[in-house]
Amino acid sequence: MVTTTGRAHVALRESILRGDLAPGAHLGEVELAERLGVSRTPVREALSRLAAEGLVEVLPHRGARVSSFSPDDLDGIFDVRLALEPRATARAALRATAEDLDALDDLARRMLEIGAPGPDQDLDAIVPLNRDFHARLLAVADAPALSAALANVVHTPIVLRTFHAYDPASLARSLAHHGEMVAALRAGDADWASAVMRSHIGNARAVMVRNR
Amino acid sequence: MVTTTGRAHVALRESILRGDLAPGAHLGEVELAERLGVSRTPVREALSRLAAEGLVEVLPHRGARVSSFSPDDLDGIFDVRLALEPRATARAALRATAEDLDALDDLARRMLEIGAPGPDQDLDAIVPLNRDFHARLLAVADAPALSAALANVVHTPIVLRTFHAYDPASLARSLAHHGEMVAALRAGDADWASAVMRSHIGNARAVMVRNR
DNA sequence: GCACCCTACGTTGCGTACAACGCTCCGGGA
DNA sequence: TCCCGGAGCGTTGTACGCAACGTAGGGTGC
Repeated sequence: MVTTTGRAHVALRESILRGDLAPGAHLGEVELAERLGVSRTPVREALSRLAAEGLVEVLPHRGARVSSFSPDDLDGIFDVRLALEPRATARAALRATAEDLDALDDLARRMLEIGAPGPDQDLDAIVPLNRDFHARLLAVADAPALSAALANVVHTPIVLRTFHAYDPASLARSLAHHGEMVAALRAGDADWASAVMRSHIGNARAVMVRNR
Repeated sequence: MVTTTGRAHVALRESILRGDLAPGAHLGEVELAERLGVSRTPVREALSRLAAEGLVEVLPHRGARVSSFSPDDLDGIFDVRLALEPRATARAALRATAEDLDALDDLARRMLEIGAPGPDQDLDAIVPLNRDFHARLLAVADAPALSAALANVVHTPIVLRTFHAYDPASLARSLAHHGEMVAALRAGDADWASAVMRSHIGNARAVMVRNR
């Protein structure tokens, strides 16, 4: 049986990631409990976990609210990504199995399809695919400490809702990077792979910074 | 007023850091609650937070236990430190105030004193000083995301109880590094500072790996 | 003799009630 | 008119009780 706390946790996280709960919004325990149909106890536990992930901040006796990030915060997050993700990608290049490569290839291809300019473009649908891609890459790297360090900082939400912010050229670059990364992994070239990841993050940072 | 949960949190963390609660030890909620003189509720909250920090692991319906780390885990942790701490040190070199430098200098000097071979050597007393030194360095770097990423992974505990594992030469090097780091910061030389930090971590890694 | 099931116990998960804290609004004084 | 103090309200923090899950032990059937 999956615990009620666990369900509350993922439900709240999804709400935040989706943007239903805006940054800075106050999170009343009773309100959330009623909305989820549970008591306050699992809600408190879930908020606790989300606080650990950095998605919400709790102030003693004053409740919780969705975290918001200043431009400086964002810049710092990109610094951490830049320090860790290329390293993970390099490791992944040495460890990826054929199955891993196919899965990543599939994700990259689908993102390219639905991200292409035209009537079928669906920027929102890219979000989960992109998340899966980076998550899978981390899993392949098989570096738990590194994944943990990233997970607690690189709150996908911020990155996630910004595909709308990409101009066409940046978006095309970003989607192309995924494909190139798979190629580098397939070649087992750690240097190439990590360089592509650095480009990928640099491109994203430019988009984020420009928009603030 | 500081909350009961907060006190339970720090009390348990200290117990783990001090080694009173050995890695792998099962943590019963009622037992902890009785020992701390509180109810199970704040204990559960505290365990939740400790789990987020990576100090304990909770298994649904099966309770919590103190995390233990395999040699591979340790290696991964050093990888993360190597990716992040030199970067933080470089930033610190550009931002340290005279006050910061004096504080760090003082810490480095005291560690050197009590770490010197002889009757006054006190390896246990180095631990908190070392923790303060690295914490202060992170604070000076003023990179919240970077600090958060490290905090959630580099559970000082592991590093902390290992000064006894240092052979004399490695210990001397480690203590000298602190002083050299201060010198590099004072010179405002980011490259130098980060290089010393890389050496510092490499030295520590060698000690840890050799002892396993 | 071995494997499986079933029962009983101890634990954790959740709900609810009460206590304590913080905020807001109102009133009094300077 | 502005500032300070206090009471009321809504919130969060903690305790406790019950229910559900996991585990270990003994018993039964093959």
